[in-house]
Amino acid sequence: MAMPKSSAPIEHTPSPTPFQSRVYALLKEIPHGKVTTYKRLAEALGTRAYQAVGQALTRNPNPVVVPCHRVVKENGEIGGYAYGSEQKRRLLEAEDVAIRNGRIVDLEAVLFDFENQRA
DNA sequence: TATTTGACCAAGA
DNA sequence: ATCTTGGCCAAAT
Repeated sequence: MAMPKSSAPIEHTPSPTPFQSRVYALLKEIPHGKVTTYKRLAEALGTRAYQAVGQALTRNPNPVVVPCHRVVKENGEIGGYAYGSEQKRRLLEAEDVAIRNGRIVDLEAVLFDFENQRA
Protein backbone atom coordinates (compact mmCIF):
# COMPACT_ATOMS: atom_id res chain seq x y z
CA MET A 1 0.00 0.00 0.00
CA ALA A 2 1.35 3.33 -0.96
CA MET A 3 1.38 5.43 2.11
CA PRO A 4 0.52 9.02 1.36
CA LYS A 5 3.87 10.64 1.49
CA SER A 6 3.17 13.16 4.21
CA SER A 7 0.80 11.18 6.32
CA ALA A 8 0.57 12.58 9.78
CA PRO A 9 2.38 10.02 11.85
CA ILE A 10 0.63 8.58 14.82
CA GLU A 11 1.96 10.12 18.00
CA HIS A 12 4.30 7.60 19.35
CA THR A 13 5.27 8.01 22.92
CA PRO A 14 8.78 9.30 22.54
CA SER A 15 11.08 6.87 24.21
CA PRO A 16 13.32 8.64 26.67
CA THR A 17 16.89 9.30 25.74
CA PRO A 18 19.57 7.88 28.02
CA PHE A 19 20.10 11.31 29.45
CA GLN A 20 16.43 11.68 30.28
CA SER A 21 16.31 8.27 31.88
CA ARG A 22 19.20 9.19 34.10
CA VAL A 23 17.53 12.43 35.11
CA TYR A 24 14.33 10.61 36.08
CA ALA A 25 16.13 7.84 37.91
CA LEU A 26 18.05 10.26 40.05
CA LEU A 27 15.03 12.37 40.71
CA LYS A 28 13.13 9.40 42.06
CA GLU A 29 15.71 9.18 44.83
CA ILE A 30 14.62 12.47 46.33
CA PRO A 31 12.35 11.92 49.29
CA HIS A 32 9.24 13.75 50.31
CA GLY A 33 10.02 17.18 51.69
CA LYS A 34 13.42 17.49 50.06
CA VAL A 35 14.46 19.25 46.88
CA THR A 36 17.40 19.69 44.56
CA THR A 37 18.32 22.24 41.92
CA TYR A 38 18.69 21.95 38.19
CA LYS A 39 22.38 22.61 38.57
CA ARG A 40 22.98 20.07 41.28
CA LEU A 41 21.03 17.44 39.46
CA ALA A 42 23.08 18.07 36.34
CA GLU A 43 26.33 17.90 38.24
CA ALA A 44 25.28 14.71 39.95
CA LEU A 45 25.04 13.32 36.43
CA GLY A 46 28.49 14.57 35.59
CA THR A 47 27.52 17.42 33.31
CA ARG A 48 26.90 21.15 33.40
CA ALA A 49 23.85 20.96 31.20
CA TYR A 50 21.56 22.69 33.65
CA GLN A 51 19.13 23.74 31.00
CA ALA A 52 19.02 20.32 29.46
CA VAL A 53 17.78 18.98 32.79
CA GLY A 54 14.84 21.33 32.63
CA GLN A 55 14.14 20.33 29.09
CA ALA A 56 14.22 16.69 30.04
CA LEU A 57 11.56 17.38 32.63
CA THR A 58 9.43 19.34 30.21
CA ARG A 59 9.23 16.22 28.14
CA ASN A 60 6.93 13.68 29.67
CA PRO A 61 8.08 13.67 33.17
CA ASN A 62 6.69 10.25 33.89
CA PRO A 63 3.71 11.68 35.71
CA VAL A 64 3.45 11.03 39.42
CA VAL A 65 6.33 8.59 39.79
CA VAL A 66 8.92 11.24 38.99
CA PRO A 67 8.69 14.13 41.46
CA CYS A 68 9.47 16.93 39.07
CA HIS A 69 8.23 19.51 41.52
CA ARG A 70 11.25 18.87 43.73
CA VAL A 71 13.62 20.52 41.31
CA VAL A 72 14.05 24.23 41.87
CA LYS A 73 16.45 26.97 40.93
CA GLU A 74 19.81 27.49 42.54
CA ASN A 75 18.72 30.86 43.90
CA GLY A 76 15.72 29.40 45.69
CA GLU A 77 13.08 30.41 43.20
CA ILE A 78 10.59 27.76 42.28
CA GLY A 79 11.23 27.51 38.58
CA GLY A 80 8.96 26.20 35.89
CA TYR A 81 6.59 23.29 35.84
CA ALA A 82 4.65 21.48 33.15
CA TYR A 83 1.37 22.18 34.93
CA GLY A 84 2.25 25.71 36.03
CA SER A 85 4.53 26.96 38.76
CA GLU A 86 1.52 27.58 40.96
CA GLN A 87 0.81 23.91 41.04
CA LYS A 88 4.44 23.28 41.76
CA ARG A 89 4.37 25.66 44.69
CA ARG A 90 1.31 23.92 46.07
CA LEU A 91 2.90 20.51 45.85
CA LEU A 92 5.96 21.75 47.69
CA GLU A 93 3.97 23.42 50.40
CA ALA A 94 2.02 20.21 50.81
CA GLU A 95 5.37 18.65 51.69
CA ASP A 96 6.04 21.34 54.26
CA VAL A 97 8.57 23.17 52.17
CA ALA A 98 8.22 26.76 53.28
CA ILE A 99 7.91 29.27 50.48
CA ARG A 100 7.59 33.02 50.71
CA ASN A 101 7.41 35.52 47.90
CA GLY A 102 8.10 32.87 45.32
CA ARG A 103 11.16 31.59 47.10
CA ILE A 104 12.05 28.72 49.29
CA VAL A 105 12.71 30.20 52.69
CA ASP A 106 15.64 28.03 53.71
CA LEU A 107 16.97 26.19 50.70
CA GLU A 108 19.90 24.70 52.57
CA ALA A 109 17.57 23.09 55.04
CA VAL A 110 15.57 21.23 52.42
CA LEU A 111 18.29 20.33 49.97
CA PHE A 112 18.82 16.68 49.32
CA ASP A 113 22.45 15.61 49.28
CA PHE A 114 23.11 13.18 46.46
CA GLU A 115 26.52 12.29 47.82
CA ASN A 116 25.37 10.89 51.13
CA GLN A 117 21.79 10.12 50.18
CA ARG A 118 20.86 12.20 53.18
CA ALA A 119 19.42 15.53 54.00
C1' DT B 1 25.24 18.33 9.51
C1' DA B 2 23.95 23.02 11.28
C1' DT B 3 21.10 25.99 13.90
C1' DT B 4 17.90 27.03 17.50
C1' DT B 5 15.77 26.32 21.80
C1' DG B 6 15.32 25.93 26.67
C1' DA B 7 11.15 24.36 33.75
C1' DC B 8 19.04 27.40 34.05
C1' DC B 9 23.27 29.95 36.06
C1' DA B 10 26.55 33.66 37.36
C1' DA B 11 28.53 37.87 36.91
C1' DG B 12 28.22 42.80 35.58
C1' DA B 13 26.08 47.42 34.90
C1' DA C 1 16.61 44.86 43.74
C1' DT C 2 16.10 44.35 38.31
C1' DC C 3 17.97 43.79 33.67
C1' DT C 4 21.40 42.20 30.33
C1' DT C 5 24.89 39.25 28.64
C1' DG C 6 27.49 35.29 27.86
C1' DG C 7 27.88 30.66 28.90
C1' DC C 8 26.48 25.82 29.50
C1' DC C 9 25.02 21.36 26.76
C1' DA C 10 21.26 17.85 25.35
C1' DA C 11 17.31 17.69 22.13
C1' DA C 12 14.53 19.29 18.75
C1' DT C 13 14.08 21.36 14.26
